[in-house]
Amino acid sequence: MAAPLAERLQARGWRITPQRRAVVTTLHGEHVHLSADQVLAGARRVLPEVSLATVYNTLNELVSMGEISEIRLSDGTTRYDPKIGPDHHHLVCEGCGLTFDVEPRGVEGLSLPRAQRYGMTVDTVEVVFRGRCSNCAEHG
Amino acid sequence: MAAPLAERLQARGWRITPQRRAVVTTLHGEHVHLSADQVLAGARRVLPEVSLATVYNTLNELVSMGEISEIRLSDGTTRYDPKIGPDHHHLVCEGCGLTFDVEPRGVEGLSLPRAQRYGMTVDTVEVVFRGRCSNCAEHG
DNA sequence: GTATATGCAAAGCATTTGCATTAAA
DNA sequence: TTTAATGCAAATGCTTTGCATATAC
Repeated sequence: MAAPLAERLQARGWRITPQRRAVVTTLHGEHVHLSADQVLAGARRVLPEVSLATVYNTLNELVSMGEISEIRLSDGTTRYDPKIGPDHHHLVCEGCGLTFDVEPRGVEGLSLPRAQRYGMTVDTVEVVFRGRCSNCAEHG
Repeated sequence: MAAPLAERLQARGWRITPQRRAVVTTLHGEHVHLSADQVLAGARRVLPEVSLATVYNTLNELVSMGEISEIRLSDGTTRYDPKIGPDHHHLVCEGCGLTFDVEPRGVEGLSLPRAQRYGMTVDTVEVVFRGRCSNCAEHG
């Protein structure tokens, strides 16, 4: 965690550019769940000429390198979530998509018996709590 | 569960049409997770002139009536899942989207402490296991 | 110098919508 | 008869891609 992400990826053969650095900087921090547009906006604060295509390319690369994860909301859009700290799960507002990282009680107790694996390998478990934030609960 | 879905919904004021009946028939059964296109195909087996727009309209209505649920796959597409039997969760193949209903061990033990609710109401918990089916594990 | 990333604009897809037509009640 | 559902085709919105240019190494 000491070395910045960009540099760690450079060591893996990633060519580091101002655009990529801007994207990575924007994603920095915990409890950050940004849409591609929000990443674009953040990156442009640092580097006004970044393009949306580059943002998408970079996000997809980070995902396939396993450095960030995607969350698909029920409205069909995607949020990008840096993998920082311990494994975490999500609490999502059905109204506006606001998303929090959570560490629910009892996740350790979750398992999928072999009889229910249908011959599949199981790589990840994801728990999503859905509800409404205080703002959406009042209006709408 | 005795009365067919279409008739139950009729009692709720739903106007029942051949198209809606075709959609509902297609969705019938357990462990069914169909894409909108697959629902269209199934519905057309019974009623060749159903349109995709009507299929989407109907699926959305069923979702807001709480009769089926949506699963968003990581490729951005949606599967529709009739709510039959006990609450269930999902096992999804990251390769091809194949989806199974599962009842994991330990779900009852899951909870989200108030300190982690950020003032939100919590309505549902969803557990998704992700991995690869035997077919996708071999090829690709 | 060479391979790779960028940016633009165009293409792709899944999904939604407007509106005239048709049909359920 | 009235109100709601259908179907088409056009529109939408997110995301991806092709290709010429620019740039990290």
